[in-house]
Amino acid sequence: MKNNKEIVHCFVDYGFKRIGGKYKGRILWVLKGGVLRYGELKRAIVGITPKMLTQTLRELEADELVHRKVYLEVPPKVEYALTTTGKELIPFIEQLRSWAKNQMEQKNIT
Amino acid sequence: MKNNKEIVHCFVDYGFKRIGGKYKGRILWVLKGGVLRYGELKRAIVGITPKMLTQTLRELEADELVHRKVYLEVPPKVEYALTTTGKELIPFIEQLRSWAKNQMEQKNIT
DNA sequence: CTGCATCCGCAAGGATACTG
DNA sequence: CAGTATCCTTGCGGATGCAG
Repeated sequence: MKNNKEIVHCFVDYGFKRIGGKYKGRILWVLKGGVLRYGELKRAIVGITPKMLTQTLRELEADELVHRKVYLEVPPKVEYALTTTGKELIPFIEQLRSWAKNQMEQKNIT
Repeated sequence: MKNNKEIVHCFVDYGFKRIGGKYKGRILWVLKGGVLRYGELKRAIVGITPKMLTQTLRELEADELVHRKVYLEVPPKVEYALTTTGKELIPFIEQLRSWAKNQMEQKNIT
């Protein structure tokens, strides 16, 4: 358990801290499609390293945005899914995505 | 002009990059109330240093989310305001803020 | 398959002093 | 008032290897 020395200045600050970081948004976004296994997530989030994937998932889990379900099998199997709280964030991300889409098209970015 | 080596993996990625960073969200949020001068912003964003304020404002300006208006007077006067594009993000931040508010109240965070 | 351990570089951010 | 300039610290994130 690391020290939670986070200083939140306002609600907006708190909110951004939950979905900030390099991959949190993308992970939540792909999980919107339903339950995914670790390997599936890794393939979905292009460019992420196992370390960052695990680390980010743990943070999301600590914030209760995703749920982690472990199957005691061989080979191991772990599934990740959005929690109720996590699902509440999807509409926002969708909105941001739509905004970004427009911006990129206007600026002719591939 | 710094090198734009940003690699965007998807729309969500792009969107988060516009509003990521430590202060972008908070600055956009306080600017929602209307035009503000540099010093007013500095007082509104508790804890920010002049360096970070200027730097972040420049980035928001480059992304055309805020507009910078300079008055050639003595003493100097500079006003910052949301652009049309910037205003489009406000609903998103507003919802995120509301979500964060609920979360914090549930978890009894001061 | 699903991770954890370790080392490391770099860029984001902070502190302080100074300027037109 | 509205920034610059400079230096310094932190920790995010990358790379690689190992483990149950």
